[in-house]
Parts: sequence; C-alpha cells; structure tokens
Amino acid sequence: METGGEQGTYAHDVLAVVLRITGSVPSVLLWQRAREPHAGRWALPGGRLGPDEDVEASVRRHLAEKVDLAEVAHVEQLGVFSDPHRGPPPRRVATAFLGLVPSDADPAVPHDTAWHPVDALPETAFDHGAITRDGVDRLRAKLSYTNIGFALAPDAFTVSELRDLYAAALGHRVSATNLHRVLTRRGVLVPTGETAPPGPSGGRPAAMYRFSEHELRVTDPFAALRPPGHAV
Amino acid sequence: METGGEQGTYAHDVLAVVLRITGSVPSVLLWQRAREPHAGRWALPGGRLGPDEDVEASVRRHLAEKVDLAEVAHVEQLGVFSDPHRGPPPRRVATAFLGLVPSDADPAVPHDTAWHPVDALPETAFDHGAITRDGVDRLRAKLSYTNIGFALAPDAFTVSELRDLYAAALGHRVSATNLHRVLTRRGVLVPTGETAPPGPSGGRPAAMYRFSEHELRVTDPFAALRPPGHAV
DNA sequence: GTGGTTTTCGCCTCGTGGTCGAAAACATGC
DNA sequence: GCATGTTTTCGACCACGAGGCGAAAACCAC
Repeated sequence: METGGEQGTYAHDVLAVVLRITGSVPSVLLWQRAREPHAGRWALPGGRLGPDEDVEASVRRHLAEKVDLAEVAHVEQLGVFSDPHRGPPPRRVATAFLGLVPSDADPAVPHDTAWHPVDALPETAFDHGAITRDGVDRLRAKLSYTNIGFALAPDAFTVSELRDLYAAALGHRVSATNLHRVLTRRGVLVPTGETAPPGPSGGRPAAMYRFSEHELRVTDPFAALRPPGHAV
Repeated sequence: METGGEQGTYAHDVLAVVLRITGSVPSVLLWQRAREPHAGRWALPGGRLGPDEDVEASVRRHLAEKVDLAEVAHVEQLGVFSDPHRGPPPRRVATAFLGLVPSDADPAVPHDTAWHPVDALPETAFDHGAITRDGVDRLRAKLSYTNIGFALAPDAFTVSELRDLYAAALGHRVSATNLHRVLTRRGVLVPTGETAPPGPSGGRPAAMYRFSEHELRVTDPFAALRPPGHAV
C-alpha cells in the first residue's frame, strides 16, 4: 500500500475515454478492476504520469497497453478532475483525454477489457462514469463544427454509412442529404471515384468518400462576429 | 529548497490568466517574481493545489491573494500544462484557468503585481507566456458563440462601448450595427430603458443595455447537424 | 434654424442548412 | 423485356443568421 506523497504533491493519473461506434452503438473501452479499491468495477484505461513525459505522451503510453495505438485515430485533452474525494485516499489528480477509434478497426484487447455501450454503462470505478459522459458530450459537440468524423469513420465509406455513424454518435436521426451537402461544402469530404455495390434489395450504388484530412480541423470560423470583409 | 515529491507524485499548481480590457487594450494580470527560479520575470497568479480543494477552488483561493475575487466575473479551466521541462526541477504540473474582469472594475493589486497588455508581454516566467496566449485565444473564440462578454463589460453600457470592448478583444474592427443585432436576437442583450448622455461633440444619446445573464451560456446550438424538426 | 456628430434602424444580399421530391441506378419477379 | 421496389443522389425551395450600407433619429454648437 502506497502512502500519500510528500506534503503538497499528488499522484497524477491520465485517463482515456476511448470511443468507438459499432452497429450504430457508441461504446467506451473499459477494463474491470481486479484489486481494491473498487475491485470488480469498470475503469477507464490510464495510469500514472511518468517522470519524463507530458500528459499526452503518458496517456498514449498507457493506452498502448490496452489497444494498438495505431487504431486510435484522434486524442485530445478533456480536462482535469481533481475533487479531493473523487476516490479513496491517497488523493489522486487525473487529466482525462478523449480517444476515438474508427468503426472498421477492431483492435485486440486484454481479457479484462471490453467495449461497453455508453448508454448502458456498468458500475464504474471512481468518477469514471462522469468522465465518460464528458467525453461523449465533447464528441457530440465537435461533430458539428469540426471534421472529427474522420476519427470515427473507415478510410472510405458511403454517405449512408457516415450518416449512420453520425446518427449513432449524436443520438438523433441525421439526413444523408444534408450531411453530404454540409460536409462537401466545407471541403472535408472528397469522393474517391469508386462506388459501393448495392445491398441485397438493390438500389443505386453508393459513391465512396473519404475525409480530406485526418487531422482535427475546425471547419468554421464558426458563428458570428467575423472580421470585416469576411462575410461568409 | 524543496526536494522532489515521493516517486511518482508531483507538485500541482494552479495558474490563472486573468484578462481585462481597459482603453481598448486587453491586459493580463502578472506579478514579478522576487526569487529564483526566474527572479525578475513576470508570472501568472497561482500557487499550489491544497490538500482539501479541487483545482477550481484552489485557483480562486490563490487569486484572492492578488485581486478582490468579487471583481472576477468568470473563471473557466483552460487545460493542463505538463511538459517535464516547462520549468527547472523539481517537476511541476499546472492546471491553467481563464479569468475575466469587467472593464469598469479596477481592483487593487499588490505592489509586485500589474496589468500588462497581452500584445506586449514582458519577459515571462516558465511557460506563462504560452499559457497567456492560450487564454487570449479561448476568450476570442468564446466571444463569438457565447455570452462571455458579460464578464468583460460593465453592468450597463452602450452598444458603442461594447463594440469597443469586442474589437479590442478580437483584434479587429466590429460593426456596432451587427453586434447589436446579433446579441439582441440571441437574447443576451436587454435594454435597461435608460440612455447615456452624448459626448462633447453631440450625437444621439445612446441606449443603455446589460447582459441578460451573468452566467456563461452557449448561445447557439451552434453550427450544423441539428436534430430533425429543429431548423433554426 | 443650420451644420456636424453619433446612434439606431430598416433594407438588401449572401451563405448555410433543413425539407422535400424527383431522377438515377440498381435488384427482383412476372 | 418490362413493371415494380429500393437506395442513392441531386436540385429546388425556404427560413434564418449575419455582414454591408444608407437613411432617419436625436443630440450639440454656433
């Protein structure tokens, strides 16, 4: 059992809310704790901040123990969780991250680790349930005004497939017409020139698209109060 | 001289980028370090995270040593700065906050503390210059799609005064016509019914306004991909 | 009153996005 | 082969938000 740190120092953890959408269901990667405290409950991947790394490097290092990092298409910082009573003593401060895995990736995970639908979380350890909800909220917000969908979608996809991904992540129906227009007008979606074969019941073959960039981009100097001469 | 913490624990600091606009110049509150390291350089207010407080409570506590907290109209978390070499050993991890002070407030500050225009920062300690720029960027972004102006403006003001505040914060000219229309349509600006006397060269007396809320509100379900039936 | 100044308001335009329906391109069954 | 059904794609329509501009309103000084 470890003791508290030197007076005025605290253990610093990094945590990752890794989200992935499969079959129109957004899920988060959790592992089941074997040891106290909170043995048996489900926790976010993460671990201690090491002495020679910043928090982002740290979360990538810890994540690599649970999934193939190459499958995680995007990582960003969510914030600090520091309630003195967020867990049993000794006190721990955590920096949480959001990670996204494309829907066509199916990374191998350890035996204690599994994907859980975010709408039906198991009993979570510490404040990890609240942190997960923060991550889902962040994803939902950014889908609207960034190209963050690149981190959820396969490399190539049809508009209908992308529509289903967005609908699952946002939690409401999405019009394929509108999604296609909005994303192409913003320049984040480019056609590959290929088409996908129709389903068993026929239908026009769907054109394949991909995201023009695989780095996060705010697609809009969004909202109002732009510089003069920059009417949108 | 303090030693490093127990292995795997780190001193955790909180820092505040406190911004205020006076005379069309955005400034940040800095204090001049008297002791090494970085003696003589200017640093952000802040200090150590205490054992019985979360980071937000901590930053408010430390801020209270520099300014009257009642004058700080808004505080929000910016993020974690954790580069192992962001300062000399022993390593410190910092959670940065953005704080905003209305332009009509002129809180008393200690003798080692002063406002510095953000476009002409003095030599700053550690990574506090970069953190300050992060704070300014956050303010600029949020001016567009939230009511965050309430934390920069006096309780009552004219549209022209508010226009000057926004122009100073955004760094470009702002149309009073458009600002008035955008903010009133969003319902964040309400007329007080009073008027301000014209200046020495005459002119129509300006109507006074105030912000309808003094809590941060995202005024827009901003950008695209709203639920069906929710056309704006 | 006349001219100058500042604020306020209405009108115009453009871009964005939600909605709808028609057309395109496939499959299946008769 | 042709009619029917299915899915995708595309264009048309509309509402609204926001930038630009100019006129009108309301003051001052002379």
